[in-house]
Amino acid sequence: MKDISQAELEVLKVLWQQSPVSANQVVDALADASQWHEKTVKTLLNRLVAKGAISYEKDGRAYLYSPVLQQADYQMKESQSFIQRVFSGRIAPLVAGFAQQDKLAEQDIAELKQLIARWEQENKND
Amino acid sequence: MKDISQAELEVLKVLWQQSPVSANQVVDALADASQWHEKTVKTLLNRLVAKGAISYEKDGRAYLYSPVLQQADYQMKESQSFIQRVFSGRIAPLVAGFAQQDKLAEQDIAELKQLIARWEQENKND
DNA sequence: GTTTATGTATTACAGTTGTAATCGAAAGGG
DNA sequence: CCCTTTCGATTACAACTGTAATACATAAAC
Repeated sequence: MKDISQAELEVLKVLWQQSPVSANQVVDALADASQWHEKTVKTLLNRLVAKGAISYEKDGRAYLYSPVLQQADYQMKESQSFIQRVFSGRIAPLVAGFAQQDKLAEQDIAELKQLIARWEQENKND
Repeated sequence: MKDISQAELEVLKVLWQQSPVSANQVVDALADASQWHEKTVKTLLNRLVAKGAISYEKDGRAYLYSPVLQQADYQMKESQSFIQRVFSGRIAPLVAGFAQQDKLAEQDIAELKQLIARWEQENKND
C-alpha cells in the first residue's frame, strides 16, 4: 500500500466514521472542517482508490466508497514507523515529552495505568 | 520552519549526535546506514540550511554544520502533530496499540510507571 | 604557474502532493 | 428529443522530495 498523504487521510477519516458513503457525502462532511473544493475532495477519493486504501461500488451513476485500509491497522503501522523514525523505537520518551509539556490529562493517566496493569497481569510469569 | 522531510531527518540526526561536523563527516556517518551518494547527502544539507534547520560556519574551504532545530523541540512538535492527526489528540490509544502488539518491553513499562508516579506526585493536589 | 582534486552551488528530473479546472457521458427537465 | 446539470475521468500545475549530475571556484600538487 502506497503511503497515504495528510490530505488523503482527512478523507479516509470520513469513511472510517461512516461507510459506504457517496462522494458528495464526503464533500459535505469535510465542508465544515476544511475549505476544500468539491473537485479537490474527489481527486483525493480517486487517489485513495488508486492506492488501494478504499474501494467503491456503483449506486446508479454515483459511487459509494468504503475503506479497505482499516483505521486500527493504519494507526498501528504509522505509530510504529513514527516511533522508530523519531524516537529510535522507544515509546516512553514520547509520553515523557507530553508529561513535561503538561499535555497529559487525568484520563490519559488513568488509561495508561490500566494498560500497565493489564500488561503486568499478562506477563506476570516472568 | 518548513517541514523536514524523512531523508532530511536522517541527516539532521547525525548533527544531533555530534556537531559541528563537516559535510564529509556526515557522508561518512551515513555511509553505513544508507546507500546515499555523497552528492545526495550534500543536497540534503543544503536543503536543511535553506529551511533554517541547520547552520554552518566556514572552516577554510569547507563548512562545519550544526543543528539550529534541537532534537527535543523537533520530537515534541512532531509528536503533537502526529498524535493529533492519527489519534485525535489522545495518547493512550497509541500506547494501547503497542501493548496489544506485544511491542512493549519491560523497560518501557518501568519508564511509564515512573512517569506516572512523577505526574501523580506533581498533581496530587487535585 | 598550470593541472588536478575537492568543496560548495546550481541544475536535473521524475514521482508525490495540494489544489483544482476541464472533459465527456449520462440523467433529468422541458 | 435537445439542453443543462451532475457524475466520474482526465489533465494541470507548482511545490516538495528523493536522488543525483554538472558547474564553478579555489586550494593543493607538481
